[in-house]
Amino acid sequence: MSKTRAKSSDARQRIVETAERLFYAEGVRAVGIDRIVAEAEVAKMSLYNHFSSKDDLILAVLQYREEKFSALFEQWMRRHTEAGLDGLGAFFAALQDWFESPGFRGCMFINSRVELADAGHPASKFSACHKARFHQMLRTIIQESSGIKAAELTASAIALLVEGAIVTAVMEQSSKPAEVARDAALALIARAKRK
Amino acid sequence: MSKTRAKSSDARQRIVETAERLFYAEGVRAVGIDRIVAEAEVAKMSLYNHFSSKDDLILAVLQYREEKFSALFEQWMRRHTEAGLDGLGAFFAALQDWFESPGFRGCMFINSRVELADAGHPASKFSACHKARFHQMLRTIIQESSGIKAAELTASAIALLVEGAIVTAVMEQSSKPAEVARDAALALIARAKRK
DNA sequence: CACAAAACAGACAGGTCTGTATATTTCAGT
DNA sequence: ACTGAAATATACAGACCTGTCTGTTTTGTG
Repeated sequence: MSKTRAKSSDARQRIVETAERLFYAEGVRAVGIDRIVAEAEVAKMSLYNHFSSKDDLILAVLQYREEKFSALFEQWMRRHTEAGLDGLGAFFAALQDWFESPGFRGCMFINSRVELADAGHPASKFSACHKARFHQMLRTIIQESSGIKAAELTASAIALLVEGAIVTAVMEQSSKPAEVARDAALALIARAKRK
Repeated sequence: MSKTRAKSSDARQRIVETAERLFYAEGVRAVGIDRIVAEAEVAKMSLYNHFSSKDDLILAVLQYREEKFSALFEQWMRRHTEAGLDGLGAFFAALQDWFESPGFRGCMFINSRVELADAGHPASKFSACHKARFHQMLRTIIQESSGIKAAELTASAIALLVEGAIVTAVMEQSSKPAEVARDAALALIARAKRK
């Protein structure tokens, strides 16, 4: 039953990748199905065979984005770690890499959440979960990097710095917020340590 | 020549207020002209007599929003100042009031910037300017409240905390980020003072 | 009252949107 | 070579979008 797979979903993958590119660059509402179909060079029916609706595709794109982005971010971080930076230093250096990457337009999960408006939309719920996972990762880095045990409050504050840096980087079209956030984060950790 | 004014622009005001409400609640792309016209109870031609296009209306709405929101925020702050809080304390208390206000859906300027995608759109440029003005106001509060002269870097960091709190309040549907941001801001100021 | 500016009502054009229907072609495994 | 699933091309329905056009009615002012 599961034999007839073959190359299968070659089209599906092209759809997801194309949609991710267009959705990120122009927004989920601004990009229509026809455009995705044309640029992915697939038939419209292939899209609707794999996804029940555009909303369903948006969700699939965000899931794909989370995997792809996590891998990319870890790769950036690893490079800085190998260059001698500690965990948190590598994190903020990677953040700056992201801000300076071509076509940077902020966080796709925030953007989708804003565009969809509806908090109950599956993509909105997934975005909220992604943020929780992202903050968990950040907290782990802070703990390992600073040695602080009860770093929860400090980690929450640093998470705000990071989210603010992302948004401000978009508004000001600058990567400077990454440095400002890093310095403030170090100050907060130094203060937490003294206690 | 300027006599024939009368009540005039009674319709214009209704259009702007209705558009602001709908744009904020559902997004500038999600709300169509027909909807605004219907809910404002004006003729479509009245809208196009006052505004050359939807983009033009969006810009006018953001200008109106800035005035209205500034007044509302100052009012919130004043109440907390009168209750004994200092400038920065009142600011963060007002921020929390905002997060808890019915229909809160984040910062309209960020949201519009995200939805429009185009950094060159007049509304995007205006939003960037609004942020600059907002941060200037925040810096003044910090300087007066802390007595720090060269508070630029600290103010930038606190601005990131505030922007992050706004976004996170939307994502988590919670007003807690206001408190986290306030505590971190106080820590950053305390550190700046020690230097 | 008379006049002119404004707001009104509503149809319309031309485009885009999501999603469906139909019929043909490719292709892997038996 | 046969079969069946997948991908294809294309037309279509019905809704919505922005913006225009044409008149009619209201309204304030001389």
